[in-house]
Amino acid sequence: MQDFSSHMIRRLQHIVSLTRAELALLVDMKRAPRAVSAGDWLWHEGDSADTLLVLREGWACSARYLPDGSRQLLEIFLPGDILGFGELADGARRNDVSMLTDGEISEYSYSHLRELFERAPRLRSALFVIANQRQAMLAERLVSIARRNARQRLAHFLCECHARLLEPPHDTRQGFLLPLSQQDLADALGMSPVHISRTFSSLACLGLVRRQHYHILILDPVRLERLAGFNGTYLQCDTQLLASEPPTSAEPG
Amino acid sequence: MQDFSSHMIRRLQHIVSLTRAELALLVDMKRAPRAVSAGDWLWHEGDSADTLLVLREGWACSARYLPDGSRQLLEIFLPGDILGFGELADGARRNDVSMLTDGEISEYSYSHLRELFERAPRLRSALFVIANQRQAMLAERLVSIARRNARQRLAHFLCECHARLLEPPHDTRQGFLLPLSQQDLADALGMSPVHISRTFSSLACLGLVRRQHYHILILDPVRLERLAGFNGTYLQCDTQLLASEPPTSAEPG
DNA sequence: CGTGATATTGATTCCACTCAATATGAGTGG
DNA sequence: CCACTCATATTGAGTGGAATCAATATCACG
Repeated sequence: MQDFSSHMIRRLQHIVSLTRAELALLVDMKRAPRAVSAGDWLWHEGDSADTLLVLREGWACSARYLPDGSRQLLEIFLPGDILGFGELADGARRNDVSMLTDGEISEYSYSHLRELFERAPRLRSALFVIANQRQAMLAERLVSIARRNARQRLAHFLCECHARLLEPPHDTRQGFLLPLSQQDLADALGMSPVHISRTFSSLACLGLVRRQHYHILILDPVRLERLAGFNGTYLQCDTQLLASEPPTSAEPG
Repeated sequence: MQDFSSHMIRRLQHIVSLTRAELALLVDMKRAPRAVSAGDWLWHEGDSADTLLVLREGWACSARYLPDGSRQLLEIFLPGDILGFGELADGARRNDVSMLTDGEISEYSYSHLRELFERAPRLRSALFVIANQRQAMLAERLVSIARRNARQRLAHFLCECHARLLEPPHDTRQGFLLPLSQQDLADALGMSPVHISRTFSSLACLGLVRRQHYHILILDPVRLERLAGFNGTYLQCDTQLLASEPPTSAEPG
């Protein structure tokens, strides 16, 4: 167990507080992890989809490429994230997904997953919750790009990454590694790379953030969040209902 | 049946080709429709959620409000759309939702819905498919706002609305009613209202679109789509896998 | 016919983009 | 260990697309 995608287990645990039996089922599904390198494609738009994928280590991202050659990063995936279950119903990958860093992944076939749902319906609910969290993150980035200026936008993104990286109870680290080049950040935030550079300087001048290479240090979380208009509730999954239900319940996820 | 949310039934039908038995279950769930007026709130962020809602007639939208008073429209809902099932798991509404026009809605309690899923699992799958379609639309708007200029952005939005309004087989109408003020459009597309006006003129000059008040006429669909970089595949739900499965299958949605 | 919301048009401003030049750093091979 | 190269980042100068401000114009409605 310790060795098996501990990130993911911890995440699911946090959502539905799995029973021993359910955890055992998950462990049964253990697959040989595969090592991947920065820049590797996990899949392309239109590829046929019959597996779910767990990102054990490393960062990944989904992206859309436009006719003019530019690209837009849609989702950023962190260690422990589960990828490619949205395609469960229609069987075709919807976006290109590639690794931002070296990493390690495990794959699970949809057919195994369906079996698993039969025996542990609350896992299905957990996936549904995760899907909604993703939708919320996407919506929040939409708001950021549509309505916030460059400084707020970058600040908001940093707040989000920071919040996602912290392990829920009592984790107050203010520094973290953000393995995105300024080009990547530009593609994620709908800005130009040079303006990312200037905006970082500007945040540094305000004494909010320090950065060297890929290392970020949040100097003043409170002021940064206020500047960004960041409210992290969309990242939490309040699963009051879900947790209080009997294991036999049937949510649509 | 004819009288009961025919829009919605047609939509679900298209996704999972319901059996007579499943249709019968849906009809059992029929609820008294409620009339609503333009501007009415369907719910607010944080409201407790225990019902799913079907928009029988009229348009609605979800929105985020920012501290500076501006707002961002997130999703546009059309007649037949199903609202508020993402909150099934955590029990709290995630966004404000209000009516753009007068309309008519029906509500269904989550508990009834769960029963229904027990008896007709493919309905659960259908909801999952719809949720993914929504995610795809949101992603597409993100791309639009982040990467396309004002003209492409508006053009893309018009293409999307047009495509969503057409009934799948052999519907080639080129005119439709778009009941959004220029302020609404601005809030949806991340622009200012005056620039919406100018951009409409610009599209008209190019001979792509004609418009009076809320009436849109697509003069040259092909050139408009090319200008916008519009590719409507994200609106379709290819349900090859889903349709070919036995009714007892168990997708996570 | 007057009133208020909505839309158009013009003038001006500004934020972020582009282009271009330089700097920094990591990796490679001599 | 140094010189070279390539990718990435910084900084400056100039441009431009869309925002803002402001002044009509149009329309729906009582």
